[in-house]
Amino acid sequence: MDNKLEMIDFIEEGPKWFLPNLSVDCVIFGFHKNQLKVLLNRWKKVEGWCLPGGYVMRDESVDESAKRILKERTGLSKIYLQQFYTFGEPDRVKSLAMERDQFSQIFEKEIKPDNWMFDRMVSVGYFALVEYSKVKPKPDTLSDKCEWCDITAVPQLFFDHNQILQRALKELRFQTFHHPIGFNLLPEKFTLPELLGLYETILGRKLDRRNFQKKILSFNILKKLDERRNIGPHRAPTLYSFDKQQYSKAMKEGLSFMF
Amino acid sequence: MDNKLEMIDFIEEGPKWFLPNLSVDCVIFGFHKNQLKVLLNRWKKVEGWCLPGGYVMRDESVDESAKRILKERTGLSKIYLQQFYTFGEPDRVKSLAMERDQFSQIFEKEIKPDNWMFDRMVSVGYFALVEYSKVKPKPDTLSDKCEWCDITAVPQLFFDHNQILQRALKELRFQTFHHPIGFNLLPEKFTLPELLGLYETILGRKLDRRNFQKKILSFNILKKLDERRNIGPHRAPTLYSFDKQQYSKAMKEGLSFMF
DNA sequence: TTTTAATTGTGTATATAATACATTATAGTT
DNA sequence: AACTATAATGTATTATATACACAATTAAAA
Repeated sequence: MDNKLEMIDFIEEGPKWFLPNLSVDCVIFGFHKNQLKVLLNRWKKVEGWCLPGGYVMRDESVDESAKRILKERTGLSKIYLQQFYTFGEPDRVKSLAMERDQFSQIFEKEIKPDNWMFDRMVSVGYFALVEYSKVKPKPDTLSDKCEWCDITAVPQLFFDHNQILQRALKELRFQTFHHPIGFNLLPEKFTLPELLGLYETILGRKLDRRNFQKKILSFNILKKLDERRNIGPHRAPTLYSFDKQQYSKAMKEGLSFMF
Repeated sequence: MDNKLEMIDFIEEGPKWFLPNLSVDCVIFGFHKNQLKVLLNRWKKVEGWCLPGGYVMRDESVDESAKRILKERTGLSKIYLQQFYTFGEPDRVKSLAMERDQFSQIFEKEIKPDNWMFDRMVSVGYFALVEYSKVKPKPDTLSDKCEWCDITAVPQLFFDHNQILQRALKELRFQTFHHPIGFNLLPEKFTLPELLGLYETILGRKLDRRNFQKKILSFNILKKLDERRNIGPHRAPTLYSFDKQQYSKAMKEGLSFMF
């Protein structure tokens, strides 16, 4: 879909390559300056925001579609990715039909009302946890922007994407209780106060700094480094990284995480 | 699909009414004689077992499809039903293609290899918890049997249905830790030893009878009745039922259940 | 009628984990 | 060297989980 010709093929013959009526939407979380972020796409012309998504190719698994979409938007592979829910209300893309004219604008070609793109879509939702600094957001061919958006300042999105986001957020919070997945949002080296901030942001409440430290260290999934981070006129916090071995062990066992 | 004519229409024109490439599979759990059960369908002629499933009608939500399938197999509505995973491997119904001849047998009509039924299927998995005694299993038009099967004696199933079942079981166990969903498997009146047996079966390990009782009662979701169950030459256990109000409150809050 | 065996119902003592809060250590500034 | 802000560690208290003991109850057997 890199040139216009391929785009026209896509419009006319999409279901030849993709499964019709099925899509994948990705909620890509990042963490920066103590704020939780989501990656959003902005469509050309109509200038509306939505979650990165796409179709499932006929020879790839739904998981692989999500990975592909994620790679296209972020440039990253091998990241924490998890299916969380499938959205199957028949009217969930009602607004898509309403935007039909605008679609024709975006594609610079008239798209007939009975085109497969305006048919009903069931969408499989995935959420991903990525290291903010490693991501170079890339818009897709239909979008002019792909940007991080603070979770507290998400605008109205197309279709049911606000609901999908809310559900992903709920899932993220829930899983944070049981698995140490939050680490995927941090860089390789981080301080305990930073980790605390992450957990407080995800869970939406304050935690006791001292008890947090005690507990997180008791899981033995952190390696204390011989480095510190200078953060101003006071004691410099120690840097930590995972013990990947212990970490994956903890993931499997799902230690009695957490608060 | 009650007569042959409609079945032929179904074969030739299925996607007119259903979404192609998408199906729903239901793992219906029951509990009887201290054993966890699943409801299985047996196909005519080929005599192989599989999970009850079906297609998604164009005007119904995926949730509604699951409800409809459940109602058709069990006669029940208003039961505990939950989507748990979507299975999207491209080869997950490979064996279906292999059974093509047998399919033609079942339908008593030749089905061409390029028929939509042999195309790739992405399936949304649901699990349901039902009261065993209330269910009158009904086979569908393709099946000659619909029966309860002990979870420890499940035969090899068609497609990836064994995997789907395993995943549902895992999900049931996990959720049992956090929500009192297990009650949906019991009749309206039950004894604490029966409830204990249910939890032990689901979790796959022994629990301390006395501590279990203390904890379960501490949640205040049970009503002690003025009745007992006679079960032999020893003390008769008291019957309990839910406090539905407290129960639904507990479900929302997801009290720090459990073991 | 008494005994017996099996199972329910309740209690308590101990171990483990969660929480609250106090104190000391340290980097940089004044 | 004193000051300030935050990191790091420790302890006392409370709550929860676990282990285990014993009395109560039922119906069948003696």
